[in-house]
Amino acid sequence: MHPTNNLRAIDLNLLVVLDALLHERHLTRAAARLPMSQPAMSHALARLRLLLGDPLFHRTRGGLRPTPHALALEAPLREVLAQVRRLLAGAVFEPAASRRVFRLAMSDYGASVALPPLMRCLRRDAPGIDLEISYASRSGMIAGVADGQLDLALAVFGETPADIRRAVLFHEGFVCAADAGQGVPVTPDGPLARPPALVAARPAQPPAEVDAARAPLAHAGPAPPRRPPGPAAPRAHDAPRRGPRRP
DNA sequence: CCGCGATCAGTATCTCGACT
DNA sequence: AGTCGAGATACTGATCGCGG
Repeated sequence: MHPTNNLRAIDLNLLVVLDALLHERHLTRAAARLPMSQPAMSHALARLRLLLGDPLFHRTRGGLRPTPHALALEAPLREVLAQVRRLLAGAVFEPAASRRVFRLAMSDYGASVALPPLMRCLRRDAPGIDLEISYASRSGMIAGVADGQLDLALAVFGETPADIRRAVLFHEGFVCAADAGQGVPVTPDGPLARPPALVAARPAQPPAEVDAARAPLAHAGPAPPRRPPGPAAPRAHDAPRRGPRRP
């Protein structure tokens, strides 16, 4: 019987190794990702080659180049590992008894809004659960959630991959403040609606949400009040509505 | 020449059968 | 059921050697 027909004879950790190699395209970085030593990763790759009967990767200057066979395995392997994670996470989860550590990524603003009510809930219903909060770019958050490094990311997201579950926590409002003595009309089509006013802190980056939302106003004058998409959006527990986002 | 994967040698851990 | 020992397996640090 070929080893792939006998799961008992297979070290299923090799699938995690293969996933890391496909993700990093670099043996040393894949080893650091798991974490394990570079020789151990090299041996694991050798066992994978033997098991699958394919070289899987070719050595190049910058790391490892996957073979067509390895590339063909990438998507189904990722789905299988995601199913295993869901299986293990959902099978016996009891908040009151759980001692899990959940890894969350969010901005400091997101933390200030979401964490206080979340911590109250955890203290009341899941006192054994710990949170690891980190900050990452939005692309880093999406990548972290996709590969299992993060359990949850909280941010303002545009498009996300189809295999990532998402939910709207709350909608945010903005307040425009101006010196009343200046006589500047604070309206959507007032001076603040037109360039050169720019909210983005880093103009080289994609436009900030405020700039993106103002863009139609700057060209077409006042717009009707924004409506949230779809059904009534859930709000984060007892999170208060906030003023303007700080830069 | 340099970066990085492969290999070597020694060691630790695991598995399994034999024995009490 | 528990213990022991041999063999298999996987780990590590050090080093080799290939590819660009």
